Amino acid sequence: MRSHGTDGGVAQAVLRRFNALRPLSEEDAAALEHAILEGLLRAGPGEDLIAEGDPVDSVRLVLSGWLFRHKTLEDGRRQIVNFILPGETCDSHAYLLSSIDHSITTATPVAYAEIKRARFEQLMAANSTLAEAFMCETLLNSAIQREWIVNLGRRAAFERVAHLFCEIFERLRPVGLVDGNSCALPVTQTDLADATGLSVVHLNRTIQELRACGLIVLKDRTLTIGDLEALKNAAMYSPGYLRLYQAK
Amino acid sequence: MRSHGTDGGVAQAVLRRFNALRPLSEEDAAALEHAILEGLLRAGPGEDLIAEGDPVDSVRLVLSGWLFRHKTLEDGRRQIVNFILPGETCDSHAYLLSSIDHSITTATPVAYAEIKRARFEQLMAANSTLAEAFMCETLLNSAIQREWIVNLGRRAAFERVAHLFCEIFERLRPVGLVDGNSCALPVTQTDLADATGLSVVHLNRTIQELRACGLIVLKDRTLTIGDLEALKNAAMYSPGYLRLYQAK
DNA sequence: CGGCTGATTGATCCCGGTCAAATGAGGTGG
DNA sequence: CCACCTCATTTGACCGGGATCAATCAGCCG
Repeated sequence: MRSHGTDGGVAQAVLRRFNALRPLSEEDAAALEHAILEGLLRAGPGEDLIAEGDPVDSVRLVLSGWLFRHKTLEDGRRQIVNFILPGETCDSHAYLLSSIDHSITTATPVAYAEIKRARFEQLMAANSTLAEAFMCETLLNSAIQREWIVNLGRRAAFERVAHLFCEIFERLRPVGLVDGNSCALPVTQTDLADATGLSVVHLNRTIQELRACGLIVLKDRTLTIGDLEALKNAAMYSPGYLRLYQAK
Repeated sequence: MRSHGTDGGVAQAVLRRFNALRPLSEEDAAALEHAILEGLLRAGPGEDLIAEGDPVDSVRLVLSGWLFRHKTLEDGRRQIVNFILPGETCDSHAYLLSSIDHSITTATPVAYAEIKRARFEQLMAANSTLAEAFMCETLLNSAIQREWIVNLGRRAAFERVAHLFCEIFERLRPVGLVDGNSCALPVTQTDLADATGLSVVHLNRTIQELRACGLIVLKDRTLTIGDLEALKNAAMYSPGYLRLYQAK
């Protein structure tokens, strides 16, 4: 098992992320990793892990790959409500509700760990640091959603797309998935449009505008941000909402 | 103390709401009410209970009155990110993060109870039903935020405002604040505009359109919905997201 | 009565949607 | 290896929903 090395093995992204939320002791990390290794699973791209209205009876941790939460109106209009990136959690605690209000679909091949409700509750009861970390995960997700509301409600297309890119970059950084000034962006422009509330056509034009301004390079599913500060300025990005755990 | 009657006294709205989230035993309700009565406070309209970046060290329960969560961009554009209605909670668990990512401001005079972190944690540890109910409160808030993302990203102005009114109505109902087909709507059109991502001018015109269609009456801070089903149809309202607790 | 805040109306403009088609880039089977 | 299909990206033309700017009107309060 590679996990005995220093890199955290398959659970690396999750461990890094949780460590950022709450410093984990050796035992905390071991307990988490153990639970993860019990429930390893994989999914191909474009698979629904769960759909609106389904009951929830487990918690899933994403080890690698991208997913997104989305809701669709009767007439087919779709809104992506968040991306789920490596190290992040699908619906911690969500089993407390009778069913889920949105669907979760993979954008890429995904490796994840499924922890059944009973096992999860046992883990939380036995390890309060992990319990707090999962709670922070939920709260941070909520903070991100609030920022998306601001993004959709009050930012123009150019700022909006710029903001999304800043956020993704900053969310990938702590799990070690930023390489210099580049990161993966393994989703289609249709997905980006549905995440930013724009039409595909206008999203495409906005991206070209960002390119023309020299703010980004987007090619082969890789996003390169030459000057992150400049992009953040263009986006009216205020960093607070993702750094909620850092000062504590 | 009126709370010994059947109406729940000042804590009535909170008790009703929590009972809807998780059926509370006599002891659960008594414990909650006791904690509430220890920390009764009041605020006038237009007061900030907490501002973006502030540390959080308590949980607040709204006994009466309306508040809203909001974020403001550098250049003054403001987005209301959610309303907080009687019976609801400001930031349960939020003390786990180092600071808050948004501001909370009263729209009306508000009566609320402040429970300090230590007291709150003690209450949670001693009463698992209440702990679950608070967790549900957080999850439900998150579900509402997701629906707002859909609202802002994919619904046109008319649907968007209609949807907000449906949601408010359905959120006020379980706490007993709906009277026939009317409820209070004690916020300005500027606030509604900032909640729906519209300009005040266009929000005003949209409301007039809703009036012209006979879908709503809005007068003297009172919203009357003649035909809720019709309004929901106009809004493409899908009820799932607020009913997450009912089937369980 | 004057000042203030909130609701309403009018006129004009433009951001971003829609429709339609072209171009590219894999992927697959013959 | 090429014809063909599919899916993603890109471009062009046009239109309309909603923003913006600027008044006006209506309560309310001191």
